Amino acid sequence: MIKIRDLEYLDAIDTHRHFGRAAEACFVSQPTLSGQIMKLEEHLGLTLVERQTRKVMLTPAGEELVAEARKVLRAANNFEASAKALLDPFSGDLHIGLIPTLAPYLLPHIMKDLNDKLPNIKFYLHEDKTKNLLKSLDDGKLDLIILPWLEEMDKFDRYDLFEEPLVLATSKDHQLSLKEVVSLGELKDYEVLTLEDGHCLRDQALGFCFTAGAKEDHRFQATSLETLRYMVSSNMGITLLPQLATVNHHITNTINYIPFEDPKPNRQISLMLRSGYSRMQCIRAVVSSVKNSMKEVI
Amino acid sequence: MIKIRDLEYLDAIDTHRHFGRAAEACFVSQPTLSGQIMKLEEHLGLTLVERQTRKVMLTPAGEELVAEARKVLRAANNFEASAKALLDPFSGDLHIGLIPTLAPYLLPHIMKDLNDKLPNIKFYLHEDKTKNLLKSLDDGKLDLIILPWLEEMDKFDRYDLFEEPLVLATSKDHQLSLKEVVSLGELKDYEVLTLEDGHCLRDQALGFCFTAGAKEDHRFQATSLETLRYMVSSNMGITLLPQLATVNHHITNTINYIPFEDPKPNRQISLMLRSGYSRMQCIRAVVSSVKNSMKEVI
DNA sequence: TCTTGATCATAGCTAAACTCTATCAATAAT
DNA sequence: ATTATTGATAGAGTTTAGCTATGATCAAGA
Repeated sequence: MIKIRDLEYLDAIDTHRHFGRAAEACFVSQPTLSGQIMKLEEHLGLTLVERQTRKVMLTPAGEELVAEARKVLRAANNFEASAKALLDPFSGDLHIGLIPTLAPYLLPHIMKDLNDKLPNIKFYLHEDKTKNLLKSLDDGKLDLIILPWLEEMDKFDRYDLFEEPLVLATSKDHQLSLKEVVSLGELKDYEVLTLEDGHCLRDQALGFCFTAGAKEDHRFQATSLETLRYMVSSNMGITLLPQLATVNHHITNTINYIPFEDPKPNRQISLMLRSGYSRMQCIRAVVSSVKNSMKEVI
Repeated sequence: MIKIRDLEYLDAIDTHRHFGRAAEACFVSQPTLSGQIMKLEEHLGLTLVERQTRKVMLTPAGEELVAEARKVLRAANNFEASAKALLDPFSGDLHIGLIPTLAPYLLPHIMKDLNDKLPNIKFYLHEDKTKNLLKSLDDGKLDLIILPWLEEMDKFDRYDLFEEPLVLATSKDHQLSLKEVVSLGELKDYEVLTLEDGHCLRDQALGFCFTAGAKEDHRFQATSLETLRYMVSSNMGITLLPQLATVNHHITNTINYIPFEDPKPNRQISLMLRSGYSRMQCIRAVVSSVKNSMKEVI
């Protein structure tokens, strides 16, 4: 039977493409790792690693098997994590994924209480786009993700945290900037600045805009919310921003944030995890802490 | 780091609830298994096994961990199976799940060609109800399942094999028995014999009957298709049978099988597997063999 | 109550496997 | 041609899984 250690060696070889560094990463000597990899290859009857003098890489068979190997390693990590969680349900590591249009504005509100309520949990934060987060959650790199919920995520378990309204952002000089509130319908015939492709906020904002009869401003696409905000403050156009991104920011005096009338455009921020995830006690504590932190904010 | 062997021991302890027999199943001596389990418990800092003098069982922590352990073992098996498949894609074991209303009537048509085309594959056949098959497929006990496709299975990959019409089965003495073909509408106001709960054929047949205005005969529920057939032959009622179950059977002279006019009631027989399953070459060969075998039959 | 049998734990030993250090061989870079 | 890099090889040491033999415990039955 295969040994888990060998799979770690294979993983490391693929990661580092270098026997010496792979060995170092596994805290063993290079001959040890070389030997075990060779033994593994012999056991399987396959060549997994292509050794050129200055270049190491996996064969196609190796590529395929390292993917399987990582599944085993992940399952083994889950085993040990579950064991730890049984010793103390409120300890261990928690890898949290968040999208870029949420993370920097949400985290300041929730991390303090999380650290207070779960002092023995070590939180690792990963920022990425929705698609990648879902993939990472699915194959076990992440324990949970926090993002705007969409229909297609129904294969995962869902815990709603809060609803975040979108607000209209205009420069102080814009003709809409004097209004106290605005309705979606008033955006008709305006052009709206957007984020670049791949941000789910882009798709959601565009959805609301199209319904309202507004169009996308095709001249620019912003790479981040902060760029987008800067473009608005420079009077290059208007846009929809999530409300959390409008709290306590640093260019208040050149931008107006105008709330929408009902029905407000908003996004449902939810915590998603794999169904069958084992550390539910911990998750419940996270959900309750985040909800608690956010009810004062939004 | 955990060793796979230890997880096998834990699995065996849970399966056999007896150190001696578990050890035997793992082909090691009882002290070896005892020792390794103790070492595992010490490593994790948890008691996994409750040892009473005449009874061995897992603690709640053990129960939880053995579930995780089995995931690791399954991943490890997949690793080795993938490696084997790389050596020869058309060799190894293939665990196939089928439902009871299909297996005995389908297998005689497809197994010969499968064995001819894939002589180095060892086929294991598992007969169970749809719900259990899906569970087993999901957690890796089965490589593929063959069953009537239903909407809710869309999380798995699907390969359609053939459509199987349902036919009306009546005794020779029944008033419908003289017809060459029959329409669903003609079943209106008849009562139809059914299989017991849990068979998907029951739900499908009832669906067609209700649409047609027919009712369920509540006096009996058959435990198998053969019982059902026997009840029909004894003139206790009529029923819908899948067409494959009417080919070459042994009570022909007391039952009439009457095909339906279009639109025929039928079931879509499909092969389902986990998305991302690694042995696709082999699967494609299976699909092609089965389709080939069945195009002459149905 | 005593005996018996079943069952898991312990002790001590063996053999295999993993790992280490030291060194070699091959080759790319200068 | 020389040097540096890098993976493979050799040989020794240490760890550990595994075995057999035996002990300890306790339920069942006489």
